[in-house]
Amino acid sequence: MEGKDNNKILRMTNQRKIILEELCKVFSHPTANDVYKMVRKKLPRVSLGTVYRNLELLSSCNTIQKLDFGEPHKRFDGNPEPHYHINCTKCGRVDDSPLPLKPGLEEEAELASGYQISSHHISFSGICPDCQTQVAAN
Amino acid sequence: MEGKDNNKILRMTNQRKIILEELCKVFSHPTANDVYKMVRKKLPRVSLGTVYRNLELLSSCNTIQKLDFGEPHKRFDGNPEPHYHINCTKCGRVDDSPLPLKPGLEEEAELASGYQISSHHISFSGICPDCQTQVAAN
DNA sequence: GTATTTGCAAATACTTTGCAAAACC
DNA sequence: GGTTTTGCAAAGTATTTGCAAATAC
Repeated sequence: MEGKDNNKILRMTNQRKIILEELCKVFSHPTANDVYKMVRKKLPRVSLGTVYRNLELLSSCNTIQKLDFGEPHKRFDGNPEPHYHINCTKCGRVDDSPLPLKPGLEEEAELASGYQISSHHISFSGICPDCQTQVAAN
Repeated sequence: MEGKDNNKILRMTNQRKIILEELCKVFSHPTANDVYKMVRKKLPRVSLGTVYRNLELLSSCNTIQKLDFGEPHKRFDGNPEPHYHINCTKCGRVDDSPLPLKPGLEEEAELASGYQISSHHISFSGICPDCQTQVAAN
């Protein structure tokens, strides 16, 4: 369930480097296919399979994060630090939530549940500032 | 993004009733395929497509909840009330979190982000009590 | 030199959909 | 009776995988 194959030596190939660079440049939490399109501008012959394999590998060694918002596709975040997210139900956009982490929640949940908690995540849904002004304009 | 086709009249078919009954009986947050297996014991000729269609329909009118834990398949919860979840990284089991709701978080996030927040969810990951004793036994 | 990584294409896993027949109100 | 729903099978979408050639260290 956590990182696997951590014993395998990771080589820094050009593909892997550019996938990581491109992902870290943006704050839009792109899907694998979005990353593929970004990387193809630098490496036209890269394959979608390579992008998937590298995003998976990089997230399993905690260099990036794999996110899930109930959409059919996963999203990726170049920032490996835990933080919360917020997504717009109108346009689908995903932003970082400016809320600070609530580490106390884990202790509270651990006591109440008997689980040994290792992580938690909070996601908010709502309407983003841009979509709010659009609705007002209609 | 929210319930759709709310104008359509919903008929209470035998299939729909049994799907809902079976889902409400359990607290295991089953996948569509799990529900299919449960329902087939009562209705051997039911189809997987019907199960998917009804789970989708019932969740879009907030009779049940559709959940997502980053696994390749969605899970369903017969309890439509908002509550948090906790999942075991060893055995994959999903439980309700006994933590009370934190409605203050939404206001905090709304002020900080400029989003008009409509909902939030917290999920915890860790090792469940059963798996903890198993690890100790090894 | 040798193990990892790549590109390609085929396979997989889960879910959705088209359609004619059946069921509901 | 007219619309919704079903079972079936086929299609769709996102992702993963097998393999021989290429690459990194």
